[in-house]
Amino acid sequence: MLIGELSKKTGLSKDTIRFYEKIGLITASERKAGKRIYKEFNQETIERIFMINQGKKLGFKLKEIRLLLDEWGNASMPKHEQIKIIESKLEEVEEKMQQLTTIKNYLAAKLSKLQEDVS
Amino acid sequence: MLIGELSKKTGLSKDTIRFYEKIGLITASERKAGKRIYKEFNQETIERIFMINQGKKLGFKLKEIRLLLDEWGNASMPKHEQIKIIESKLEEVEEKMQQLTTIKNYLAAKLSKLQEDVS
DNA sequence: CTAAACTGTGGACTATACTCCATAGTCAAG
DNA sequence: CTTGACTATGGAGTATAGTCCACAGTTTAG
Repeated sequence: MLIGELSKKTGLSKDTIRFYEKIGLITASERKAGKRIYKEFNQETIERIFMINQGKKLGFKLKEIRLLLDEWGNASMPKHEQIKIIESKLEEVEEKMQQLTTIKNYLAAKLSKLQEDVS
Repeated sequence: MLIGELSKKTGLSKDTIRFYEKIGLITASERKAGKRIYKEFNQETIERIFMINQGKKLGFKLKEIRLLLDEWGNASMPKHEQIKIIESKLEEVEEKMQQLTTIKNYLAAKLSKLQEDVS
């Protein structure tokens, strides 16, 4: 698919998609169009962009997300290296969840106190 | 305490502290020092900076963090307003946790597959 | 065939969150 | 009483993550 279609399907602007391609976060093949070249995106890119958005919402930087996504699918890296990286990412994720739990409890306590006051 | 002490206690650079004060994320009282004025920070600011860092790690913007922190302590706002805000923040937090769970499962699956391959 | 809707490139511009620097006043130890 | 470590201010510079725009070639519907 061309950029417009990808844009509609993912909700990203064309500029953002071009930016992501420029920094190597997503890839595209090329299709000749006269003197010019149009970029062809595939289905997996939609999936990838979905994961990028997840990562972004959680405060990962684009570089970190690229690393993460590339490591996951990188068969050339020795398996024990991959295991190490994924283990450390898991720890990171668990830490984030811990922090969220703290905040959640804080908010929930505040909320129930307020609700008591009101009723 | 003055900025140097706060800096050491929180790990933030003096510049960052000044920046946070400038945008109203933290506050300071003022102490005369000849023709100049030195900023005095208190103990609660350390606690506040700790919370700011938590928020940052989770991908909240400084403006969002400021809103969050100010809403929590804002007694002048009607209680039902406070309840609404906290409820929506709670939903946000729960959504983030959901996303983290997805990522965690993904990573864990990848990991166990890799570990099987190796053993 | 041509106009509308698409495509790409390059570059300027924006917001966020700092970081660095020069300049200058303040304070405390020796 | 001076020197070194502190303080503040203003402004420039950096990295990240886009956004906007002008210009120009391409495709497609009427």
